[in-house]
Amino acid sequence: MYRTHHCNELRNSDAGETATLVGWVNTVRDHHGVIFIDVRDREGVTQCVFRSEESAGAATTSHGIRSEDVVQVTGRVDIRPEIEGQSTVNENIDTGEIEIVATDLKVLNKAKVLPFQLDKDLSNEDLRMKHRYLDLRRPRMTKNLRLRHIVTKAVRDELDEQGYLEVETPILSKSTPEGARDFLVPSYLNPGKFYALPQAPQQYKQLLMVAGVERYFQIARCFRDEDLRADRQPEFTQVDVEASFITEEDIYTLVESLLARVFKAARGVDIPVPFPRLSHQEAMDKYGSDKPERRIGLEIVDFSDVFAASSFKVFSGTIAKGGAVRAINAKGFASVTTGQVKRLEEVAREAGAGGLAYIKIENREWKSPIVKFFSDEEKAALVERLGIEEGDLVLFGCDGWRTVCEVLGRLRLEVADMCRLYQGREDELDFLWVVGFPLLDYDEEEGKWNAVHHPFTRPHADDLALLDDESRFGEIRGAAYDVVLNGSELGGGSLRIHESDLQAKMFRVLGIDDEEQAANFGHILEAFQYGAPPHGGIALGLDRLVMLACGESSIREVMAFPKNNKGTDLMTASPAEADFKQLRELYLKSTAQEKKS
RNA sequence: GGAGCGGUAGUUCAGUUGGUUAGAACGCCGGCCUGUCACGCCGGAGGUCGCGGGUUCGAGUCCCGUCCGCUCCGCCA
Repeated sequence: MYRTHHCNELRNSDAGETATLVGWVNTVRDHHGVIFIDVRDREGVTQCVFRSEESAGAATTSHGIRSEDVVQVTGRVDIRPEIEGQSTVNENIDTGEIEIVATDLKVLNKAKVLPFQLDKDLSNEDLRMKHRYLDLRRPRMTKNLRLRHIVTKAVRDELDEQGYLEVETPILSKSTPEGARDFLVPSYLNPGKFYALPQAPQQYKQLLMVAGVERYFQIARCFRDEDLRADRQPEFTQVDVEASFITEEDIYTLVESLLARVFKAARGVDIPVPFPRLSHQEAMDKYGSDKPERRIGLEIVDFSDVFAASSFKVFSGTIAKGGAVRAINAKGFASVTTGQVKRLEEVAREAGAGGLAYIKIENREWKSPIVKFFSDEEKAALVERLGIEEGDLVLFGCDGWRTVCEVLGRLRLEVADMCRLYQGREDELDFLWVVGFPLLDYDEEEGKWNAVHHPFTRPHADDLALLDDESRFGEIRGAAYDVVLNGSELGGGSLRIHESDLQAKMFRVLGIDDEEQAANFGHILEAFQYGAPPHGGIALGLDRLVMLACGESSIREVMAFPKNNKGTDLMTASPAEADFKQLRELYLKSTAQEKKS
């Protein structure tokens, strides 16, 4: 037996007992004659004291003992003494009232000097990733891994209690013709052919509904060979859920209780349910985003009616062409610097704007090159709708509806950043549903309609007839919904098509002809002919969920072994060139196959 | 594919208008210390200033290129 207790277990009531601890040397404090060694395991830290008179068999000098050595300490549990009237209790650690008076010390394994200190912040990502196994020893990382476990367990418990069955679907699966780039895996047994790693278990889970599983979930690893971001990794985990005979309302309720349970378990907070709902239209109109960050205010206000006949031709001209003029009021931000204005203009241009019109309200004066074109009525409308006061900064968007939304949507986030509007609100949790997404989206470049969500999304029941009229495709709403937390998409789902003929019709709308349908989706179209139940579901990004629960700003901080910006693992140096023998074997097998045929 | 920020001791960072021998803290090594807990005190070692080129009497500092890390845009049905 290695140990009798872990390092966060012993308390006053254990005084007098003999205990053995194992762990890593956290710190050594050698006072010549009395030595303190803090032993750390994943649960915590316990102070072990070596006194010359009692610990002769253990250690009389700290020579040869170094931080991160793996040790086993045996001794008597003592309540910490008073020394010359001074308490020696350490209130910073849970075991601070006791100590082990050591009688035996075994070094189970030595440690070299670490490449970095575990008790200091480390910004060298390269070094962290090369020695991730050491990085993970740091308390912050240990806490994050534990919190991830707690979140995952809460998810499993909740779904289990609600009758959901955890089913595994294949990792070696088939390439999805649309969507993100797939990772390909060659098959030796099938020369010249490739598996693809799944981007999501979408088709499998729908087939499980046809199989009569009724309620399925999976903590599913998904893969996409695309560029990375702070919240995007080539492999990531989704809480994948699908159920038969279920309505949108059922799914909202399920996800709300799931998230409530997760945040109760992870952070001990009660989040208010049900979540508010916003239509996609409303989200775009007010926040310029389909994943609105609402904590910062700065709502977008429409002025298209006000400026329709304005003598400022840039505004009235755009409105005449069917565009929109909208604005946000950055309260108290007239103090914006030239550099910040430049930055805001850049953000606006990146989002598609031709430029950025703004008004500074300073010294009771409206400072802006465009104000001279405004009538008194137009100014009055601005004051009234935006609540303009001394010291404010008004930013305009003027373009087609979609561009205006996107421009102002980006600007409000940038302004919030500049004004530190998040400060003191980091702990607020603003959950909401965005519902009623459009089903289809016209791709100008390719000249065809694309699925906003995916081709299996069910059109809104009232809009089914519009599928026969291409001129109205853009009006069709999907029975789709996203759950959003603090401006970040936590997950999305939809009711699905379960009728073979409707699914085939949808494929045709998306420009997938009969031949391609048969080749890539034949199994699904056939399955739907054998009694497919109505069904729907959702997928939640587990990494993002854990990230937000941990208060981290990158999902890398909540994954044990993440990839870097370039998608490589610096520790194992993967991906790597394939061994020549492996490649040769695949090549020979596939050329042999070709010769036969 | 594009843009921005960064790269100086093992680590975190400082380094002035280009100017003597590139500094601090922590860590490391040696010594002292019987109640510390970020122990303390004394001493010491440790640098291809990411790499290559250029400008200059002289480059950590300026210019060009390149590599690496991070962030964002494109991309991610």
